[in-house]
Amino acid sequence: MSEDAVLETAVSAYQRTDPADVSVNAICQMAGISKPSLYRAFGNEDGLTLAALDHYAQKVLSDLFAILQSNQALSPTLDALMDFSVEDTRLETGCLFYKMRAGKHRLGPKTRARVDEIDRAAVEAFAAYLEEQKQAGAWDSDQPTPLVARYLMEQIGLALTQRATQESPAQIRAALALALSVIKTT
Amino acid sequence: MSEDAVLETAVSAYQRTDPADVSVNAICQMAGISKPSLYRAFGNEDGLTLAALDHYAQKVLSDLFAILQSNQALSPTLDALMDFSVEDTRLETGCLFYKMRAGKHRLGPKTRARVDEIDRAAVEAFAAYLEEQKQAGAWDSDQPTPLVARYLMEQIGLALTQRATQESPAQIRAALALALSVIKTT
DNA sequence: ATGTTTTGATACCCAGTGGTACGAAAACTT
DNA sequence: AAGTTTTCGTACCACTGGGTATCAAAACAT
Repeated sequence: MSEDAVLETAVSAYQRTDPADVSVNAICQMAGISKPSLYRAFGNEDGLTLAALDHYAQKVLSDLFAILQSNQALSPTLDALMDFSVEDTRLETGCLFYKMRAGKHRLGPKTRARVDEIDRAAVEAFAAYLEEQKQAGAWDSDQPTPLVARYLMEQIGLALTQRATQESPAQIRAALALALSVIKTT
Repeated sequence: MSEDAVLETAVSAYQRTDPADVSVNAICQMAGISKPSLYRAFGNEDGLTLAALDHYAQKVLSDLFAILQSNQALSPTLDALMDFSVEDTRLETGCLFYKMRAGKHRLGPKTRARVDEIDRAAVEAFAAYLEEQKQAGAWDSDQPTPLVARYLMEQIGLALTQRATQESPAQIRAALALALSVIKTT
């Protein structure tokens, strides 16, 4: 059983419910490997959740960052973010990153540190994008850029959290559109 | 040891971290009572969390409903909601209701049902208030009232969740103000 | 083919969970 | 004051959590 296959299983299970609700035992069973094998590969639970988060980040989160780095205009970018948040089938049961962040105190130290790292990187990416639009004259606001960056991140997080509760995509989209409507094109 | 004192202890503990992270054992220890006493009073853990939620609802949540039922104009009402969410010291470590709702799947059936009940009642209260303002001509919107009611509730929930992470009140307030600014007076 | 090293799985350890049996103490009744 | 009933607390149960010791089997090198 390859390490990646185990991570695939772990990510899927973590994401389906919540990382805190999936035991190491359960993952071993689902992945069809023994507990010592898992511990030899990942050290401890913290190592496993960390590896799962990294796996998830480069498989899913990277697509989110790509939207920002493609540097489109404001309005199509917000649309793309909304489409991604509301439609992407990989987020049908919520986002592993936001779930981990919500239950941060339950994570091991290494995973918790990585969550913080990703959080910082994300808000930084949003801020960088917004700053660029501001320079280009495509956006201005009386609000400080970092605040709006955080705001954007939290609103997307809210939408993804709602997806985890099986709320109707239409309603999620409508609420998110309302929230993002405060970020207006000039 | 009176039942109310135990509930006070339980609510405080549940709210300081998260209901799922406080064991019945811990509550007995904190309240200085034995486990059988607690089980005699509340039946099981579900009964305890339910009683704690009810206690909390009539002690804290009622103040939130009162803001809506006082039927002030839109702008002072939104201000009052913001003040309550961001300043009230009883919400320094977040709101028990929103925390329970976030971890709904971990609750017992009775408590979960009550969470849903409160959720329905709250969104209903928001909707009723907004509808009243609409009739009075003090608010109109191209968005359906229920959507805006949900939106309001979720934004307040977001702010309260952020308070639980010890984020700076100033930033929480700024973000919440931004979110609520889409609800404009006519 | 033999000796070595890595991989596998069974079976276990300990702490903590929700929940209870049962005997001791207190409270109330009469 | 005696007897009954209710309360209390110790000590326990079954189970699950993360984590490991041990030993067989397979992979590898020589």
